[in-house]
Amino acid sequence: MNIEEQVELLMQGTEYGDDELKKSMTNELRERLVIAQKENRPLQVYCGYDPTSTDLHLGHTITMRKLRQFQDLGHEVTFLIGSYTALVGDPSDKNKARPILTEEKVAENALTYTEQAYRVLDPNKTKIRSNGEWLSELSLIDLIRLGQNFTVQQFLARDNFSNRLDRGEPIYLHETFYALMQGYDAVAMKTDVQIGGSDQLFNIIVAGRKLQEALGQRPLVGIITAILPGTDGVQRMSKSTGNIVPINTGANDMFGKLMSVPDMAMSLYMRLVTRWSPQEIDKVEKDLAAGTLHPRDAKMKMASEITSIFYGDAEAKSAQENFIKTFQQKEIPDEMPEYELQSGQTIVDVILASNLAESKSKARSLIDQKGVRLDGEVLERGDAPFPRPGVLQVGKRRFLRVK
RNA sequence: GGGCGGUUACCCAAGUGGCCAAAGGGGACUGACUGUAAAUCAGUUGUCAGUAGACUUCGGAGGUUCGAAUCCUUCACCGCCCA
Repeated sequence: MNIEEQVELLMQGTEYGDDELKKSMTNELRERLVIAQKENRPLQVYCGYDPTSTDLHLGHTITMRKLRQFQDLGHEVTFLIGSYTALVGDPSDKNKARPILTEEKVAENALTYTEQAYRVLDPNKTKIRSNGEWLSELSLIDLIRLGQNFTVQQFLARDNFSNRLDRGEPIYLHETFYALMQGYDAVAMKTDVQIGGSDQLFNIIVAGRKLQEALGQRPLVGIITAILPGTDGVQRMSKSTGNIVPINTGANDMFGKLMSVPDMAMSLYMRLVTRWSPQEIDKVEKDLAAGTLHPRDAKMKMASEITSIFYGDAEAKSAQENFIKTFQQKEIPDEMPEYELQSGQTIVDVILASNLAESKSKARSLIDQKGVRLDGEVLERGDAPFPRPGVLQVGKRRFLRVK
């Protein structure tokens, strides 16, 4: 791949919120690649992760995909665990106070985190480090010196601080340290390229670069990835919004969730999650625009690609077949939970006992709404005894084999 | 430290003694239409009960009253202003 193609791939799916910034980062990336080639050395690339949760979803994998692209181009990638920064809590995405994690918990989370990350990254080419290595060595005077490179105004200019100031919400002093700590990570690792989501723009572009410059290093190139919307297609994918596609969810479920993503969001999913090149994505979008490719088929291709990243080709293929059978040909899926019918149970009882509804009232209203079928036949009365064994369907996608 | 205001169901938010299981919006769910897309239309959204019936809920505890989300006391948490 020539340098121009590399730049195009590496800048795919980035979002700086400012064209000038994007342009200058693109140029710096190009220069940096040229220098590395001349000096015959790999670029030092990293992305930091605060191991605060263990359930990763597709949103978490965006920066990992980007790291992987660098790996594939022969650069040196560090998966940095924010063991120390996790103790502070990043104010960037703060909407509620985070529990302070214990060191053991951080270590434990980090382990499951990397396990899942290795489905995207190349384990043999990934360096794992922890920022406690250098941050724990800093003294108060060191911290003060770092602080001398910044003004309060710079922090207040940042959106999430100024918004909170306007709204009268508290900004804790220690939150300003977070950016310094992260900036120092970049220095400690002599970073060429740092990757992060758009909520990390300030920490990367302002804090990291400025500190490196102040300490005599060449400022890093920031790769700021766009935000992946969740299954609702609008809001950022996050657990609290309830719109996530978890990684550990099974091939069938992942495929199904991806198919339910609105068309609007497809472009971002292709750019941020798939292994596809800019050229391949271009072609899909051109075919869509020209009407030679049905959006449903494009999405299926996308769902299949993404499922295969995490579960392999074979499982992705069977997930797709399963999907077509169940939802396009309206056949009964191959696999579903089973339930042993007890004598004397009514329809409502069965729905409740098998967790297809959370209360009798809910179960009743589902039946009233003609949302409950047995072998395709709508059941009208919830208080009637369960008629016979068969496949019970509640709503569109919940199935139960009643024996 | 002083003065003031807030805490309502998944979220936002109305409601200031009976007509309140609690307006409205969002979300979610179901049905129709579809491509498990979007948009649109109709409905459901405290629990229990074979319908109009009962029970539990409006930050926590206690009280006034025939009757409270609404009044009083107290505790907790949050915010604003002044210092």
